[in-house]
Amino acid sequence: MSPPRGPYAKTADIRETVLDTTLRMVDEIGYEDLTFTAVAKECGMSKAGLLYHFDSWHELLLAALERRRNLDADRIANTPNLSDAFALTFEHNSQVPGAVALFTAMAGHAAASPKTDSAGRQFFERHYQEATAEFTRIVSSEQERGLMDPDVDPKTVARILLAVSDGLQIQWLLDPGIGMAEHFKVLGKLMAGGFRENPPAVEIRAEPG
Amino acid sequence: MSPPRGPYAKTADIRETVLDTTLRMVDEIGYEDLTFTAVAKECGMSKAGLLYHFDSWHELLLAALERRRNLDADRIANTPNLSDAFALTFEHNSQVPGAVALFTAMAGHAAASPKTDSAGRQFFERHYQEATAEFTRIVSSEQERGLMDPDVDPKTVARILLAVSDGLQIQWLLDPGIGMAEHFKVLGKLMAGGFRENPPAVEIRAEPG
Amino acid sequence: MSPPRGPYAKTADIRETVLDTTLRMVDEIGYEDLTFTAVAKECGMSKAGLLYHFDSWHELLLAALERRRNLDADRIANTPNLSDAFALTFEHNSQVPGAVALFTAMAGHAAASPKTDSAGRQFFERHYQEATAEFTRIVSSEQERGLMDPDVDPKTVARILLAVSDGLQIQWLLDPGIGMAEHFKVLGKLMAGGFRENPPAVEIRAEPG
Amino acid sequence: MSPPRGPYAKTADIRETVLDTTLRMVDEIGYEDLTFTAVAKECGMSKAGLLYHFDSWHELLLAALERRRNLDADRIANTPNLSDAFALTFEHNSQVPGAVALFTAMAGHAAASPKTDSAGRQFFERHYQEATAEFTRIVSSEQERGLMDPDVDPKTVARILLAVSDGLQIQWLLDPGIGMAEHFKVLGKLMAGGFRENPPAVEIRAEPG
DNA sequence: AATGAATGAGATTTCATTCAT
DNA sequence: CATGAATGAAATCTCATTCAT
Repeated sequence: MSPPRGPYAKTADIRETVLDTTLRMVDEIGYEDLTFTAVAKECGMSKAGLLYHFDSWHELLLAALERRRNLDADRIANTPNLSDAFALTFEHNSQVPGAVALFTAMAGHAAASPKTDSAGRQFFERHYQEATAEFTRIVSSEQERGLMDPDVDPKTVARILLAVSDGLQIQWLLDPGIGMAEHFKVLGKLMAGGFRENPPAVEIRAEPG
Repeated sequence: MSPPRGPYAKTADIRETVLDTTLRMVDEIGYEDLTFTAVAKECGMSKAGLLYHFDSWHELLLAALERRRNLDADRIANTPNLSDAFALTFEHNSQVPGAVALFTAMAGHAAASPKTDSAGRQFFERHYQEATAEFTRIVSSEQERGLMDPDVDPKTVARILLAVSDGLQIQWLLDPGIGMAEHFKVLGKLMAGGFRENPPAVEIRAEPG
Repeated sequence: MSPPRGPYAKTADIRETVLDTTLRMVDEIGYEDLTFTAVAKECGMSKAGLLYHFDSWHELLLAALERRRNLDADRIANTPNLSDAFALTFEHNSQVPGAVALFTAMAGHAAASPKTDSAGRQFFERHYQEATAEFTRIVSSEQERGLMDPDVDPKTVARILLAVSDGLQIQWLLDPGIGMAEHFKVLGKLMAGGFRENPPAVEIRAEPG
Repeated sequence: MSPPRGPYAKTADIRETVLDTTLRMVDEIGYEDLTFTAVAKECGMSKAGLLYHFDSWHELLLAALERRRNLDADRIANTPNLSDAFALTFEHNSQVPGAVALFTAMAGHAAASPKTDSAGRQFFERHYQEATAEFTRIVSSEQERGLMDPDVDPKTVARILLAVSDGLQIQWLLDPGIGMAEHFKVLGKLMAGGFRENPPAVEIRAEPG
C-alpha cells in the first residue's frame, strides 16, 4: 500500500523541483539554449545526479511539459465558460513563452519522428486527447446554455479552439502589440454566431447580466 | 566595375536548388536531423562550398522558409474565397510536415530570442504581416459579398484564421485521422455566423452562386 | 569474538550466486556490455548492495574468472588422457565464449598493466601456474605410457598445449565452421610424433582396437 | 586515373602517422587506457580533426590493427622456413604487447558481438583467412621438403600454429621468464615428428644443410 | 546487509564554422 | 566558385564508486 520507503517522497519532491526549474529556465533563456548541463547546474546537482532522477534529457523535457499540462488542466478544470477558459489559458501561456515554444518544437519533432520518438508521440497524443476533451466539455456546456449552434460537433469546435489558442500564441510572441482581448471578443462573436446578439460569453470575464 | 552577369545568374540558380533541396530534405528526415553537413552532401557540395552561397546555416534555413513562403503566397494570391484559401494552404502544408515543424520551431526560437536572433525575428514579423495581409484581403472580400459579419475587424479575423491554420496542422500531424474537411466545414459555418443559411463559402471548393 | 557462522554462510552463498550470474551474463551479452550496474540489477540488488560483497567491479570480475577456473579444474582433474582433457576443456569453453573473451581481455590487461593491476597479474600468474601444472601432469602420464617422446620437457609441451587451447578458441569464435575434432586429431598426431603408429590418444574418444 | 587531388596524398600520410602513433601508444599505456582524446592530443590534433580522418574511434582502432597486420605480413612474406617465420612473428609481437592485447580484446569483442560489430567481425575474419593462408604456404613448403608429415592437412596445421603463436604470447606477457627459444625448439621437434632425426627446421635461424 | 541518492571524471561524437589554397 | 583540412565548443550519457542511513 504505502510506497516502498521514506526517501521516495523526497525523490518525488526533487523531481518536481527539477521540473519547475526547467520550466522557469526555458522561459528565461529559451528552449534552444536550454541544456541538460545548465539545468543540472541550476538545480545545484551534477549531471549524473540529475540523470539518476530522469532517464534522459528527452524524458526530463517531456516530464516538464507534463507538469505544465497538469497545472494548466487544474486551472480550467472548473471553468464552464468558454471565453474564461480561453483567457485563462492564454494569460498563463503568455507568461511562459519559452514553454510554449518548447511545447511546439517537441510536438513538431514527435509528429515528424513517429518511429524514433515514440515517447514523445505518446505524450502529445495523450495531451491533445485530454485537452480536446476538456474543451469539448466546455463547448457542450455552451451549447446547452443556448450560446452556440447545437448542430455543430462540439469536439470539432474544441479542436478548432485549441488550434486558435496554439496559433495565436506564436503570433503574439512575435508581436506582443497584438491585443488579445480584442481577438477573444471577435472569436466569441464568431462562435456565438447568430444565436444571441450579445451573448454574455463573449464578454471576457464579464459577469453575466 | 560591375561583375559579369553570368556568374550571378548561376549563383541565384544554385541558391534556389539548395533551398529546394533543403525543403525536400526537411520533410524526408525531419528538421531535427537536418544538418548543414547533410544538406551540403545532398547538394553534391562541400560544406565550405555551401557556405560560399549562404553566410550561415541559420541564414540558409530562413532563406528556405522564405522560398516556401513565396511559393505559398503565389498559391493563394488569386483566391478570393475563404474556404478555398484555407483548404489550399492546408493541403500544401499537409504534404510538407517537416517544413511546418521547422517553421514553427524557428518561429518559437525567434520569438523567444529577440536579441540574439534578430534576423529570425525580422523574417517572422514580415511573414506574419504578409500572411495577415493576404488573409485580411480575403476576409474583406467575404464581408463585401455579405458572407460574413461586416462589423468585425477583418484583420483580427485574419489572424484568428491564420492561427487555426497553424494550430490544426500540429494536431493533424499527431493524429492524421482527424478529418480536415469536417473541420473546414464547421469553421466556415462559424465564420458565416447567422448571415446566410447555406453560405456558399462553407462548401469547400464550391463555385459561388 | 568470531562472528556468527550464519551470516558468513549466507554471504558465501550470495557471492557464488553473483559470480554465476556474472558468468552467465557475460555469455549472453558479451563482456564489453557487461556492467556492474547490469549485474546488480540481474541479481536483484542495488549497486551499493553488490559492492558490500565485492570490493570493486574489477575484483568481482576476477572472482568470477576464478570460479570458472575451479569448475574447469574439477573437470579435467581425473583425466589422464591428453586428448580427452583437451576436448573436455574445449567443449566447455565453446559454450561460454563470453567468458573466454573476458578472460583473454583481462589477461591482456593484467599483462599490459603490471603496475596498476597487481591483483589481476597475481590472478593470472597463478592461473597459468595451475593450468600448466595440470597439463604437465597429463603430458608426463602420456610419456610414461610411451605415447610421447620422453626427451621433451613436459612442462614446455604443457604450455604449448595451453597456448593452442587459448588460441584455437579465438579462431573458432570467429569462424565456428572450423572443425575442432579434426584439429584435435592432427594435434594428437603431431604430439605423438613417430612413437606409435596408431596411438589411442589421438583418436578422440574412440575406443581402441 | 589519378586521385582527385594533391591533398589526398597528404591525407594518406596523416592516416599512417596517426595509426603508427596509436600503435606506439597502445604499447606505452595499454589498450584500456588508450582513448580517442589521448591519441588526438598525441597527434597534435583536435578530436574533431582526428575524426575528419577516421569515422569513429572503433574504425581507427581497426585501421591500426590492419596497419600492424600489413607490417607483419611483409615481414614473413618471404620466409619459407617455419621456425624462422614463427620466431620473426613472435619477436615482433613481444615488442608490442599492448597491440597484442588490443588485438585479442577486439577479436573477442567481434566474436562475441557479431551483430553490432560487423566491421570488427569482417576485419578479423579476413585477418585469420590471410594469416592462415600465409602459414599454410609455409607448412606446405616444409612438407614438400620432407620436413613434415605429408599426410596432415597443411591448413589445419597452420591454424594450430597460429593458435600457438597467439596463446604463447599471453603466457609470455604474464611471465617473461618463459624461454621462448626453448618452446620453439620443442614445437619444431613435435612438428617434425619422426621424419628427420635432426631436421634443420627445428634449429631456430639455423642455416640448412 | 542493503539502499537511495549523488558524484566526478571522462567517453565518444556532432556540428557549424574557419582558413589557406 | 569550391575544396580539404582542421577546429572549438558543446552535447548527452556511462559507469564505477561513495556516503549517510
